[in-house]
Amino acid sequence: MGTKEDIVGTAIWAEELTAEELDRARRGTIEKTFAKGSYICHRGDKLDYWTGVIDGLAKISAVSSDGKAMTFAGATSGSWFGEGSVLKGEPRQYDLVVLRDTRLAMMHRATFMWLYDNSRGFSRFLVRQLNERMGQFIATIEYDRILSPRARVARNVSWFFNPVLYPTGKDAIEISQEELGLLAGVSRAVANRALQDLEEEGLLRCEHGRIRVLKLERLKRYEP
DNA sequence: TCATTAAATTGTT
DNA sequence: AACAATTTAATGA
Repeated sequence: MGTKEDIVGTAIWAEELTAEELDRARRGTIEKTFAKGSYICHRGDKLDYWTGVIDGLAKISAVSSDGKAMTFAGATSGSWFGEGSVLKGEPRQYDLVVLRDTRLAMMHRATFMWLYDNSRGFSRFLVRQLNERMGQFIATIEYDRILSPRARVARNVSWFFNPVLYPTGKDAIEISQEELGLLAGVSRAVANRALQDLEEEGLLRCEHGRIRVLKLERLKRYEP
């Protein structure tokens, strides 16, 4: 690690912080790498870090009482999550799994709380992010009732284009069909077929290792 | 810069 | 899960 990249300084929430706050954030944030398929934490663990994806792909999921696996969200480079559990200081309610080799930035809870208490810019960001997540989750409540694999794939794709949660501003996401299948809870073959159907409908375009979105609104509301 | 090779991704069964 | 086809990335002439 020769040149240290400024992980914290380039984070979305860093824009609104003062120099002093930024410095504090840097000192309280570590970097960690997770191998493909490994767990960042299990449901019930106490993970005292606020977590951001530097590079890679993670999924936030849980297993319902009847044993059905549910994915709540995917997290790509630049997205931060876990503020709910950290704020409350309570155990995680979800499993966190990385779908490919992933580098994470992890901010200590003490640092997170300090910023929350002392930085106007930081708490403003938190409110915005929590609000956005709330909206997304409400739209997701009916997710497990959606039977059509195509709809599951469509909505999983659309989630990556929330401008607040994923501020990349791009109209394409770099993700393989296999990884998307893991997110949507379908096999790669099914994901492949679903994507072809969605492309046929003109909602997106499949490229190599990436998916370009054409009709985001329709993907968000796709029904079986 | 171009050609060759390896690795990853996709499409199909 | 296995297979072939295709694209990308990496390598070196």
